[in-house]
Amino acid sequence: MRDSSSWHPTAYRTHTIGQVVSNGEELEGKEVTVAGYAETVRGRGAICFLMLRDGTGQIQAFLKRDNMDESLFESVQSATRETTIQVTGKVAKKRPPKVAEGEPIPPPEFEVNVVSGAILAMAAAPLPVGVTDEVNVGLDVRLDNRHLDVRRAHVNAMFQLRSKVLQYGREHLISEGFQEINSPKIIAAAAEGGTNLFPMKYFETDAYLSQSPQLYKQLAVLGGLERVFEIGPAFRAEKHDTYRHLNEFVSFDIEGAWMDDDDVMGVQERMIHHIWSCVSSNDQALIDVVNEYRASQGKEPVTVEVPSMPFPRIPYCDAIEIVKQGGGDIEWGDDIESHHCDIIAAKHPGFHFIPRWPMSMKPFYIHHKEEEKGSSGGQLSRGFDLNYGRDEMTSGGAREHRVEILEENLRGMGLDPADFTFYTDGFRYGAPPHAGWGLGVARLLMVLTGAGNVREVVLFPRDRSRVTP
RNA sequence: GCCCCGAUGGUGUAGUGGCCUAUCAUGCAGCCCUGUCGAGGCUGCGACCCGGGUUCAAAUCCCGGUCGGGGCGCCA
Repeated sequence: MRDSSSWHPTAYRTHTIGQVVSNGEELEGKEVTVAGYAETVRGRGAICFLMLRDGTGQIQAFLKRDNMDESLFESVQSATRETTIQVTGKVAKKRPPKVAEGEPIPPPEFEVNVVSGAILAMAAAPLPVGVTDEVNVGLDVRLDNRHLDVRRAHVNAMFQLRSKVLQYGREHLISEGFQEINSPKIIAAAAEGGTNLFPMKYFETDAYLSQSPQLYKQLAVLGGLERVFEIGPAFRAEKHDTYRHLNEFVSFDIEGAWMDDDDVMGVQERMIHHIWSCVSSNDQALIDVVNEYRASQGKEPVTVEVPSMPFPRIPYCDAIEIVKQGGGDIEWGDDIESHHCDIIAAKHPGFHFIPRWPMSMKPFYIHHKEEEKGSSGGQLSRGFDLNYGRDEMTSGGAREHRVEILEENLRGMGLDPADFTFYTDGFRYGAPPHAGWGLGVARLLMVLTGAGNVREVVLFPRDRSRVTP
């Protein structure tokens, strides 16, 4: 549950439930008003126990028929699960539970002895997805009812972790001098080729949803912003249907001037190291909630092991050798596919970079050095990936800053430089060498939370067959 | 786009031709008990994806459809 110790009172409550739970000793005997979802309502006679939950904790409210308005007592007693209820009453110690002989007596807990309150919104019954039920629910049904699904403790914890990951990532980049930007998501042309874009109508002209902030973050750097980052959506009209792909996803992008691929790999490993360190020291409680659920499903717990730096660098040529030695069918110039990644991951568990891909496999804006050739003689690039296990987290690289080579690359990939003047013009008046990367936020969270599907860690995922809710 | 698999109460499931008037859990409704606390006890409610076919007989077999899952491809 979230730490709400510094939250202010609101129109609907004097305290969060978390505040009452953690300051019970101080608040004992004082009147508080709390509000939350009814998790269980027990008791049909003269007394009634209401378990209330808000985003910060759970507390029992104790109701005695004689202590309040009859109609309030009746309505709370007949409230359905997940109904939102506000109650006012004095904080009191709960009667201690009966414990077996020899068992330790648990620390005192507190409850609210209700004298007044109100039903805020009645929940329909039955719930399409039980919030506290132990039955498994399929992902599709959960996503159809995400608003209820997120009330479940472990799902809630995963989204809190998501927020933390973004916060720590931001913190780290800002500490290294990066500034946050926002690039347009409505673009005029198929910016890079390679992937299918979603077309849209922009008044009277055709436009597309952006597949990546790539070219715009480069323009920001060329414009003198030096070090920039953006956390924003990217859209790809690919008909993939896997645990790791979505048609709308949040990309964590950076771009820095006077840097090359090695420099930005350093930024990335320091950032991931910072994120893991912070989660490890601040947010173990959230991981515990996830693990409690995993245990109920018979799954291994996830552990937050802070990766040591530097992360291994396995150049493309070496990676090909590792796959070959591991029995994989692959040649220099082939893409390293998921099943090849399994072979590499067996040797390098955890995060690892794969730098120096063949230039022929990289987009036109990736930099190359003419003298750097691969084991088979082909031209190498300064593009890299960051992998974890079988999954690609990041793609990045040093960017080509020589405009004549950019135009040559465009022509070489069957693209017309005339379509890219909005971009190439940025390089005509002096361009700093620069580098950057784009990281899939949901994929990183899969590693952290042990989620087996990116949809788990995306609130309202958009895939091939889902545009609602 | 390719390959494989699946669809049973609100949810998750058992069920491979007649023993199904369909199992269990959870849920929901009601009753009893109760300062309960993973509350407990009792009673009840609620389902075989759609269309066609085979058969004396179909939840079960076959065909088509729809929806979903897994793997792969595609994908900065």
